[in-house]
Amino acid sequence: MSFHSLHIPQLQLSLAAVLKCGQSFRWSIIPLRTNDYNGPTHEYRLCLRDRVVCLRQSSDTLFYRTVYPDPQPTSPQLALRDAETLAWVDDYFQLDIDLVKLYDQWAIRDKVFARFRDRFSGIRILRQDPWENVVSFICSSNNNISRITKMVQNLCSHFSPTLLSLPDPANPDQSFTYHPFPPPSILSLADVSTTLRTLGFGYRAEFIQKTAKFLVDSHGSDTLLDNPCEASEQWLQGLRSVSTAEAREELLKLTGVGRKVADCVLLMSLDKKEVVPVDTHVYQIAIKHYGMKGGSGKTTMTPKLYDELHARFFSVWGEYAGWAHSVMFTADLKAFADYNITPSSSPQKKTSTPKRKRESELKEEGKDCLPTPPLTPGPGAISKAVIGASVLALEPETENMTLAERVKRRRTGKRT
DNA sequence: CCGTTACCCACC
DNA sequence: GTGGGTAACG
Repeated sequence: MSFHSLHIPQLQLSLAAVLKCGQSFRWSIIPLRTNDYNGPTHEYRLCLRDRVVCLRQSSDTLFYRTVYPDPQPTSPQLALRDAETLAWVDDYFQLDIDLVKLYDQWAIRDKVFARFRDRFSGIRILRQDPWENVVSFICSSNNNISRITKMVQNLCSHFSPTLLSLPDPANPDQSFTYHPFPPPSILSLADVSTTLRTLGFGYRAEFIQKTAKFLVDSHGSDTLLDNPCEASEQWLQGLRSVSTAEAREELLKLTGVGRKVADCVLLMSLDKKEVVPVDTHVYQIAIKHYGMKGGSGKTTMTPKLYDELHARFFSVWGEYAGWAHSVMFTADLKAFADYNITPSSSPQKKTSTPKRKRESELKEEGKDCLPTPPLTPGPGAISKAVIGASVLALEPETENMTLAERVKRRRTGKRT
């Protein structure tokens, strides 16, 4: 029932920043009542297929615990399942990537970036589930973070059974209900689009249902005994091991998935770390700071312009351009202080944030990034598992079993 | 290949 | 009217 702890500096991972900057829309962010100024101020929860993961963070420690649905695991099972959660945390937050080292590289190459590194540290790309990622970002078109969050929560609570309930840590009288993300077979059913319409999905309702049906029809919905993922979900995961161009081509076949949404998925769940999703907002950053010609008036995002912007950012940031982009993107996302994402059952705390109100953190100052520097060796030089190593070193003895498993998982993992 | 426009909804 | 976009048209 208690939390395990991992030694992870906030410079490597900032939960507060990462979990609400528009990558994942499903985390519950719950304020804690605390007097400890150095301790965690919030609890973050995510419902997985078979468990709920709860996280807290202090300046140098990540705390985690797992809650299981009712047939509680027996004591021997428990150690195993908790080890799975640790492996999941390691994978989801990509803790083998040394973010500080990446920041160093970007700051050397890009003076614009250098000005933000201190105020926006710990922002990294999550390694999300591809299916959830596709659906979430179909929802993102013409939309803002707070509404996307509500839509995704509604989707889960209406199409997925309750896995378990958990009390509010600050207010034990109240409790939250958790639902896993619904699989493709469920969302592929014909009447789903109608229901989604009622739930306020607008024209995205048909996109989601069609995409689910397309995936189920073309790649199946059966599950293997040792893998609860449906066949089409596994197929999506398989795109991790093909080229960026090939994976993108497949994603673009899905209704409601255009270039921008495809690139978000490539970056955030398919391991394509160099991909920079370009939206009108990123375009503005490019004009303001990276010497892109700003089409006077309204310029539409043509495929050609998209490619030019993508190339520009890649030339500035290199191999991990997509990761760097998320830092700059977050820096410019001022709607940052006042979101309160709560579980589906709780009343939405309505602290609407004027979305348009980007604090132009990114002030002018032209292009003081290096003039198209040659591609650096990049973070490839990063010593693998730097963070992971320290994590393991500080794990309690009882978790020693995990070491072998994690190492093995990393070796067999299909990250390119 | 490039440029328009409609589309759901929330916000200004 | 506008928009962290896409599909369908000319």
